[in-house]
Formats: sequence, structure tokens, C-alpha cells
Amino acid sequence: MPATIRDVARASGVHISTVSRTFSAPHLVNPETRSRVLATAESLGYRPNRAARALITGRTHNVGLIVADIANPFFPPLIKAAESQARQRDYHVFVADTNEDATAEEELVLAMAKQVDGVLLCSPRMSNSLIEQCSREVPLVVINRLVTGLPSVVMDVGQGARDAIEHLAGLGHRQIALLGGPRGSWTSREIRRAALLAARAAGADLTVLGPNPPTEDGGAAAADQVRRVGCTAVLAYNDLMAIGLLEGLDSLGIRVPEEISVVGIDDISLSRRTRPKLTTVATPTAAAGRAAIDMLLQHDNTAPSRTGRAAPTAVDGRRTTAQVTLQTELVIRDSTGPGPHLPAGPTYAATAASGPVASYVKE
Amino acid sequence: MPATIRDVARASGVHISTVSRTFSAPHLVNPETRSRVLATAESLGYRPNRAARALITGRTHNVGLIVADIANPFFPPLIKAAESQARQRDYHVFVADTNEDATAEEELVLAMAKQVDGVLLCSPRMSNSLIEQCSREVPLVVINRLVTGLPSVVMDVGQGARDAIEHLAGLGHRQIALLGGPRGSWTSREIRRAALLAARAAGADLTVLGPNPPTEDGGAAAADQVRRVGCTAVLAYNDLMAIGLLEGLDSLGIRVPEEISVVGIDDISLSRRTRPKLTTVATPTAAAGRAAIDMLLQHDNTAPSRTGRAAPTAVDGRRTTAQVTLQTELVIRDSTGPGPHLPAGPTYAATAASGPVASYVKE
DNA sequence: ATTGGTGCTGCAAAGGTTTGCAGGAGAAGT
DNA sequence: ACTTCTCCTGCAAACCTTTGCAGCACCAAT
Repeated sequence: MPATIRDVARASGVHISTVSRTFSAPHLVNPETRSRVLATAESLGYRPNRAARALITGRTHNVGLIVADIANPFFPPLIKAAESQARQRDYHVFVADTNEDATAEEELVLAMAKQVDGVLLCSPRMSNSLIEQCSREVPLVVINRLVTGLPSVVMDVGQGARDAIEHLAGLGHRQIALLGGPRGSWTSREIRRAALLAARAAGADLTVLGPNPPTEDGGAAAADQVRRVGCTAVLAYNDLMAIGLLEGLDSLGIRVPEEISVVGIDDISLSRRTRPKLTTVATPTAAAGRAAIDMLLQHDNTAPSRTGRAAPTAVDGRRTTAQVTLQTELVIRDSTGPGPHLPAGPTYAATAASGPVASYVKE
Repeated sequence: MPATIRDVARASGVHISTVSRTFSAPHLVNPETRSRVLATAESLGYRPNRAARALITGRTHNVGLIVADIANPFFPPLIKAAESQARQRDYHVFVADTNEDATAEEELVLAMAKQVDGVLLCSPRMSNSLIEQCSREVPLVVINRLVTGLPSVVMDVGQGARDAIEHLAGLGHRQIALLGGPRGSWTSREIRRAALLAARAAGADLTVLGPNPPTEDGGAAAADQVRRVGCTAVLAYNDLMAIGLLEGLDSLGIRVPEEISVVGIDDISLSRRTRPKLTTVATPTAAAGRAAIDMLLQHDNTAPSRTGRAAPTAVDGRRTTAQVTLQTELVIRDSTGPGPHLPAGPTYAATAASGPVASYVKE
């Protein structure tokens, strides 16, 4: 029922190859013929069959994007950015959700492998060796994790954690807790590593709590634990947990930031709307989405391969395995305040930034 | 490089059709042969090429899902439900985001048409005739809109709006404002229709404000307008706007629910965490996602078509155009309270429900 | 011995598109 | 008049899989 290239050819009195070229290599066909073909194609409602095209070119013009949890507000900006960047290059994005389940990740990659030209693997929880194995089935770009030999884009959460700890130490906090993220998270390990180092350098104690589910409930559930460790400041794995913690502390009757300071990571839009507004480390998620798409599609000029069967289902053969690190930025709002060891003098007073403009403060 | 059915056939000494059947019709091949084929396939790392399969069967085993805005927390539960329902039937979901842009919708449907077996069109903003036109390119199920002749699943927001208005009227409110949704939204029109009727029946005045963008900012921006119309209660198009309104009113120094009562629609998870907790109309979004997938795939037993070229790219030829309406439920929390016309006596006192359990109150 | 089944496998066409190669027409250069 | 070149178009193979049909071997029943 749907019109094919053959119908268009018949109706406009040319060979099918001419029709094909009209769409995929317009400069090779006589302008006159071309417009005639285009007209009949239009009138027949012809649309190229991507499956057939994929079969012979080996390019589907789709890319997969696998995230842990669509409902986590961290991801939508990244997804949107990736989508729009892909759309500019005439690619489509196939979003899938693993529900924070490590085993679902491999399944999903494998299932997608043959119907996409590459996969963006976001915050994977599976092992490095498994990721590497997946990368043999389909070109992969990893986001939020560094895997040697694979192209990846990460945020510099290490720097972010350092900034956060220094900010807290500068405010006079000496007992700090770190609310760890989910098991298997590279980001979580990275934060932990950097935070421990920064705390030692600043002469503060850092107690690591976790692993925890990276959700509001996870943060709320940790409130009691936070109270028991007797800290005066907390750095959370992400904003969602920080916000949950804010609520948990509130229902325990603990005031923020007067009694306990809280810092999140990510700067999701919600963190501007909590009360108190959340001090957090902004991560450039949209930029990450764009960068990942660019890396995946870097060698794709949509130039026709010499022979159709070269590089099947692969955008690029010998890919450069670049690793991009994006800068983070500490945004100081109202959830952090002076701690018990704040030296006298105005030097160390935090100037709370208001509005969406990021402000960076070093002690 | 990747192994094909032919490689497996050669390596295991059978014809390619036997390999094919091993995967797509196992009961037709000798168990002994089958296991041998499976073994060699495994060792070669063979994975069926979905593009080739799609080409001949006309089934891609993909479905598209088009939403207005992934970042809107209304959608993720729907997306997740659709995904998991689809996965059970061995389908994949292709999520795309229109950024609330009506013209992007058609583009997206058309672009998807050939690479999916059907599309779930969620809260479309385009015209009915355009939708109908799209449905000629690819099987469509419309969510959150009633289009005659097309299968659709909607929430009974009319009943929800009625319940909300009756709730407010029962609390003694006589001046009510309706914060309308975006232009082109069927849901918005439906709410408006039902709310006007219910308000008249209850002897209350209803002022309609809008259209507004269905976001927190949209709600916040309307706060001033709400104040000027002099109402004592507001029903918002969705929770996001209601929450924005809560903030807007707060920064105007107007207390909720003491001075103005606010009701949302959707019951997104965030609405349980605002202060005051939001009274809202719960819409069964997950059920809607599941139902839509079921409708799209209803006649798909994955039974092989007699001839491969039957029903190309279409799950079903003569589809029953069922229209499903899902029930909504008023959830009373803390953002609604007594209005100026509350009669004496305990009869009309609202008993605020707490926790996630929905409670339904008729005046 | 013939017939009729049953259970399995091979054959080959088909699906829609791309693309290297060859060929034709006309123009231009010698 | 011959070659050479440029532009365009047609030819046909190839991509990988599914599936109706036919054929084979074997067994049971007549």
C-alpha cells in the first residue's frame, strides 16, 4: 500500500536508481528530471523506507540513549540536548530506561545494537568489562563514567566535590558527612575520592554514608543516620538526595542551614525552588548530551561509503577514543551557613548568590 | 564483520532457512539440529538483523512515543509504563520530545513512520485533521485527546474538574478561577467545559484565565492575575502550574489555603512534597501508557502473516477504534480550606487525607 | 507393494534501497 | 571526422532475512 521507489519510478518514467539518487545524491541528476521525480513522489506520498536503506548502507540514522531513570530530573535536560543535537544531523534518538537495574543495561544495549548506529550509555552501573564487551557489538559513548579505551564524557565532579568541601570547611565545618550514591556509580566513587582528599587537606573529618538509592526517598531515609554521626554539614551524591535530606531533617526538627548545612550536586531546576534554596554543584548536563552526540557522530559526514557493505552498523571504524571532561561550578544558595569553627572577621562570610547565575566562591 | 544467518548456516552445515527457523519458528526444526545451530550461533556471536527482518515482515518491533516535554514530570511515569508494557511484548519504545512545539509533532510522526509499527501520540497540540492525516502514514494511538475515528485513551479530567469544583464549592468558595492550559490542548478544553458546568450547578462564579504555558513558571506568572480577579480558590490545568502558583502567591504574601485555595491536576509525585501539600486530581498516567500500548498492539500475536508483504509497517489492518476513558480521583491534601461561604456545622468540614492513598470527598 | 502421513530441510523469491559500472547523448577540442 | 570529456541515466547485484512450496526419508497402515 505505501508507495515505494518503484512506484515513483514507474509514474515518472525513469529508472528506480534515478529516483533513489534524487533523494540520496541530488547533484547527480538533471534538475529537470529531479523536480519531476520530486513532484510525483510528493503526489504519491512517497517516503523512503529507512529499514531498506539501513539494510544496504549499514546506517540506521538512529542512536540509542540509555539512562538509569527518566523520572530523575537530572536526565531530561541531557536527553533534550542530545535529541536536538542529533536531529540537526538527521539522526533520531531512541531513549530507554533501565530502572536503575544493572542487568537491564546490557540487555538493552544488545537489543538496540542492530537498529542504531551507536549508543550513548549514561551513568552505567555495570562492570567495565561488560561495557567493553557491549562496545564490540555497537559503537558506544559513555557518559558519566571513564572507561579506558572508550570515548566518554564526564563532568568534573571531583573538582565539584573539592569545591563543596572547601566551601564548607571555609564556613567553619569540621565534621562533614558524605551521602554516597548507588553502588556501581563511577561518579559516586569519584566524589568520594575527591571529597576525602579535600577534607583531609582542610583538616576536616569526613564520614561516608551509603550506598544509597539516588532518590529523594534515599535522602530522606538517611536523615536519621546523618543526625547520629554528629556532623554539621553534608555533601550529597545528587540534588535529589539532598532535597530528600532537607525534608528528612525538617521532619526531625533540625534546621538548615543553622544546625546542619547541606550541599547537593547537579543543580537540577528543582534545587532553586526548595526552602532553603539548595547550595549545589552545577553539572553541565546539556553540554554533556551534545558532546556525546558529537563524539558518536564525529566521523559521519553522511558520505556514502565506497562499497555499501563497508562499516555495517558502525559510524566509524577506527574511532578516536577521546575523553571529554566538562567543568562544574559551585552555586552557593541558602542551604549552607557558618559552622562551629568559623573564624572571626568578615573574610569567610559566604555571600549567598541569588538567581540562576552561578557564582563561585573560594575560601 | 558481524555474523549473519549465512555464516551460521555454513558453520553448522545447514541451509540458511533452517537457521532462520531456529529463531523464528523453533517448533519446525529438529531439536537436535536446533541445538547445534544455537550453539554455533552463540559461538559466532550472531544476532538477527532487525532491519532485514523488518524489511520482509513489515514489522519493526518498535513503537514511537511522542510527548510534549520529557522534563514535565507528568510524562515519565507514562513513558516508563509504556516501555515496560512494550518490552513484555518484545517491542521497543522510541521516545521523542516536541518541546511543546505543535509543528514538530507532525515532523516527528512522519520521520518515525517507517521505522516503527505504530506511534503513541501524547497530548498532541496539532489540529484534528493533521492528526488524521498522520494516521494514514502509521497506526496511531492518541493519548489525552479524543479524536473521532482514532483509537485513543484519555483520563476523565471532566469528572476530575467537576469533583474539584464541587469540593471547593462545598468548602464555601463562590469565586473560583480556572488557570487554563496551553492552546490546542484537548484536556484543557475539557477541563474548562466541565468546570464551567459544575460551577454553574454549584452556584459559583468561574473566571477562566489563560492560555498559559503548562509549567511552573506559567503558574507563578499567573499569581498576580489570580489576585486581581479576587477569587478565593483556583483550579489549575496541572500540578506544575499549581505548584508555580503556590510559589507565586507565597512571594505575594498570600497564604494558602487560608486566603486562597489551590487545586491541581495530575498528582505528580512532587505535589506530595510542596508546602502546603497540594490537593489535586490524580490521573492514572501509568495505566494510560499501558492501555495505549495494548491498543496499539492488540492484534499482534506476532503470528506470521501468510505472505510477508501483507500489512506492511502496520500492526493491524482493520483496527477497532476503541476509545478508553480512565477514571480520575480527587486527592484532598492541605492546599484547600474553608472559603467565605462555608455554612456552619461540621458537615462540610474537609477531612484532609494524608499519605498517598487517594480519598474522594463529595460535599 | 502401494499409499498416505509426518517431520524435517532445502530452494528460491521477495522485500526497498543503494551504488559501481557501463552506456548513451551531446559538446568540445584537435 | 575522430577522440575525449561531461552529464546523465539505466542495469543489476547486493544487503539479510522470512516463508510458501516442494522434496526427501522414514514409518505405519492397507
